[in-house]
Order: sequence, then structure tokens, then C-alpha cells
Amino acid sequence: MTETKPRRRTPVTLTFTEPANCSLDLRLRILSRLPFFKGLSEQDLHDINQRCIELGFEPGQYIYHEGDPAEHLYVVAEGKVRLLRHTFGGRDVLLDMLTTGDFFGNLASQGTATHTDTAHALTQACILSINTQTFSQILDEHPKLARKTLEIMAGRLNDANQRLLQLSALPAEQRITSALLKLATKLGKRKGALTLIDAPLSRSDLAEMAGTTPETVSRTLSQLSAAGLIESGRQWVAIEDLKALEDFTNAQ
Amino acid sequence: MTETKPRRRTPVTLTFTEPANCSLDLRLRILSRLPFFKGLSEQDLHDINQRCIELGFEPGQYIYHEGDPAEHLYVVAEGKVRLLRHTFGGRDVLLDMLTTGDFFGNLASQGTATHTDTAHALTQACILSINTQTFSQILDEHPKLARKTLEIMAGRLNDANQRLLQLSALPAEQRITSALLKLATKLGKRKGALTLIDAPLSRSDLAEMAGTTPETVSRTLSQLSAAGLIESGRQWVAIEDLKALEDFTNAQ
DNA sequence: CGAGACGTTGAACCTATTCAACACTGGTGG
DNA sequence: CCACCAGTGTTGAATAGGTTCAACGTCTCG
Repeated sequence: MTETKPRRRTPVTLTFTEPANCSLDLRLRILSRLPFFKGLSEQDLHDINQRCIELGFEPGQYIYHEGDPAEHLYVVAEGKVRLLRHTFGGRDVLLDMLTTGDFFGNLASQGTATHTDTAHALTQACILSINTQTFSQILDEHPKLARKTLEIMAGRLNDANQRLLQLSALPAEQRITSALLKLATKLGKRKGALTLIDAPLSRSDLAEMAGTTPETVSRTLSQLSAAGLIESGRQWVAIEDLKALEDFTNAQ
Repeated sequence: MTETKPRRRTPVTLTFTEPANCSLDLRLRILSRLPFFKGLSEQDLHDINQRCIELGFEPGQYIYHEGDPAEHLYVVAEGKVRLLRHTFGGRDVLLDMLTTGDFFGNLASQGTATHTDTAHALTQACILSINTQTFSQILDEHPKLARKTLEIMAGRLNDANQRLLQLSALPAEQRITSALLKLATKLGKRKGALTLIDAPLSRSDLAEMAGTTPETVSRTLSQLSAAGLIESGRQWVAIEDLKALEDFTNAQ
């Protein structure tokens, strides 16, 4: 197991099971699998399904931009979506990496609203779209879903706060390993002894997550590789030893 | 108007109108004034009021600590509350400064949960406390309140994300002015031409908000004072020219 | 009045950024 | 099919911004 011999081609999954346009029936199956809608009855799901529009995106396409009018809630049915925000200086900050079952967009705010961030398809993606007002009605009709949504939002706020803590207190190295762990938890896929982060992931992406520069990420990953904690190549990172990386991140 | 002559004593309001224990009736009046409960009927408010316990805190007292079991939702009836998180290195990060009408604590998560942050009374404070389960029921009964809560959480997540952006992209100086503006919006009180941040506010508090050190805050405030943008003294800051400070923060 | 917390300022140091040069990969067009 | 080229990644050296450490001044409260 010599980590000095990285794979040639990316080990990241790039296949896509659904065609761009799914049938109502297929969508219903997708919906029923989403953790977000878990606990709802068949009837409820069918009801919600009929109120969705479904969109297909190619890698690199934008779903919406910061400042666009925000009239929809989106749910990832398949694929990965980058949620980011632009700085004045042209740099980007990666707020979240969304995968199957995650929602984004405008939840339920009244009146005219604009998107406060940008959604960007990282891979080919199938996205369900619900009008904000319609979703508001659905929430009113399903207190269970409302509470679930609230819990998810509370969880995201907690994550954001934790990241604030790290940005203001931890050195770059530990912010990077922390980002890796977060991604591994969310997108991790076992590949033998390794845990592969199953999304195309550049040094810049990691830099935007950890609040640093691609150069610093590159240097840090080199060190981590040398220490036998990770393996990485062009557009991919895999973790050798999750436990060791956690210990490293929480050290001090 | 010579800003080289700071006030001797703090101009911050330290009076407290309510005694430690308020009557049910008085509490009802407080509740009806809270923006959080706006739009609910008299009957609903009365109903909620009866399910609240009310607590009094002295300045410096802790309401709960990170890691404590989280069984309650709290609402600030009066006073200021600091919401913070500890780092491993002993440093603190100030997540939010709460004032009348703001809620904090555990919203509605199922099962046993622990607090992920620490709540600390900055001034004398009157806090209403509702059992998490009870509040869950209230949310189910009042979809309007549920949606309002969801909107507030969405707003806080947005704030946190904006702060993440600033921490990773802006220099310390602009993060500090940004923190000042945020505080001025939330706790600002007109004092003639000045906008006073109406809470006891040390250099350390600002440092914990802006992700920097008390020394850097001190240096920066000195510069801002010299530039005629703010006035400050021991435990207080007032803004001379809000517009100019905004321009400064958003420059570049 | 004295003690301790808070605030200011200076100087040395250090981490991470910036700028730059170069290497590798993969896809495209001749 | 191969050569080229743009995007991506690596590494080095100089730089700058902020932290850290330290000393001192000032305010507040008991």
C-alpha cells in the first residue's frame, strides 16, 4: 500500500442513473426515498409530487445566482450541488455541498425575496422545484414536515456556527482536515480501506470551504499524504484513516 | 464636538424596569410586545403564557453551558444575552448578542439533546422558559408561529453565512466595523448625533465577534476614532456616522 | 485608597498569502 | 494519432497582516 502511487484516473463516481426528464411515477419513487420527506404518507407524497417541477442540470451549470428573485424551494433528487457566496474581491466561499435529499433555495419568506447565495451544479443533477408559496401551504398542512424542516435548519445553523468557531480559532491546517472530515461524512464512500469523497473536488473547492488559498491546501494535502493520513489526486481526495484524521483535527 | 474628550462614565443604559419576579399579567404584556409572538390572538398568547416559566438573571450569570442537557426554549423578555461557543484553546467566539424578543436554546429536536453553545447574561435579564416538548406542541397548533420561527432561523443562518464570508475574505479592520454595524442595528440607540450601542461592550467582546484579538480591536478603534467615524470609551462604543462606516466596511 | 480589570501602545515574531515558475493531466483539433 | 493547450496542482521565496508578549496607563468598585 504505497501512497506514492496515486491513481491515474479519478475514482469519483460520475455515472448518472436517471435521464434528464423523469416520469411522475419515477419522481414519486425518488421523493419517497428522500430523508427530507420521510414519515409522510403515500397520499401526502403523491400530493407533493404533483406540485413539483423537475429540472435537469449539466456539470458546471448554475441553478440560480446571488441576487436573482427567489420564488422556489429546490430539493436535490440526484447529483451534487455547491452552495456558495461571492466576496467583493472576486473570491468565492463555499457554504455547503448538497447531495440527494438536501433542500436549498427560498423556504418560506414572505413577499419578494432574492437569493442570498449561488447554487451551482457540480455534477449532472436532477433537481425538484416547488414554488415557495406552495411549499408554505404544504408546511401548514403537515406540521411534521414543518418540524423536520425546522430541525434541519437548526442543524445547519449549528454547523455554520461550528465553522465560525473554526475559522476564528483554528489554523489553516486543521480547518482543512475539518472540511475533509465533513465531506467524508456527507459524501464518503468506502473503497476498500479508504473512504473516498465521492465528488469532483479541486484544491480551490477545499480552499473555499476552509477559508484559505489553493496553495495552502496543496501544501497541507502533501503533508497529510506524507503522514499517511490521506491519498489524493487531481480532483479527488480519499481518507486513509478517519479516526487518525479526527484526532489530528481535534488535537489541542 | 471634540472626540478627544470621551465621557467619563458609561452612557449605556443599565436600568431595569421589571423586578425579578413578574406577575402572570405583567408577563402577558411582555409576551404581547415580543415580535416573535406578533400576530397571535389574545387567547393564544394567554395560552402560551401559562406554559412559560420565568427566570431572572444577574449580569455575568450563565443561563446554560455548552454540553448541558437542553430541555428548554428561552425567550428574552428583557436584558441582553451573549450566545457564545468555547474553543479548545480556551478562547471564546461570540455567536450572537440577543435582546428583547429573541429566542435561544433548544427549539424542537427530538429525544435527548445537549446545548451546543453557552448563554450568558450580559445585563440583568428576565428570561421566559418553555419546555421544548411543550413548544413543539405550540408550533403544531400554530402554523403561523412555526413559519415565523422558520423564517427567523433562515435569517440567522443567512447571518452566520455572511459572517463566514467576512471571516474568510475580509481583513480584521473591516470585520470589526461590520460587527459594530450589526450591533448598532440591533442595539442602537440615538443619542443626539451619535448612535450608541446600548450594551456593555468590551474590546474582548468585539474581538470574539470579529474573530480577532482585543489588541487588534483596540488599535482599530483608535484609528476609527481618529478618523471621526466612532467614539468609544471603557465598555462602550458609539457610531458617529453610520453611512460612512457602512461605506468603509463595503469598500473594495 | 488600593487592587484588579480594562485599555493602549510598542516591538518581535510567525503564519499564511501572494507572486512566480514549473509540472502534470486530459481533452481537442490538426 | 499525436501535439498542443488550458486547467489543475506543486513548490519556492518574499511579503504583509495579525498575533503574541510585555509594559504601562486608566478607570471602577469595594
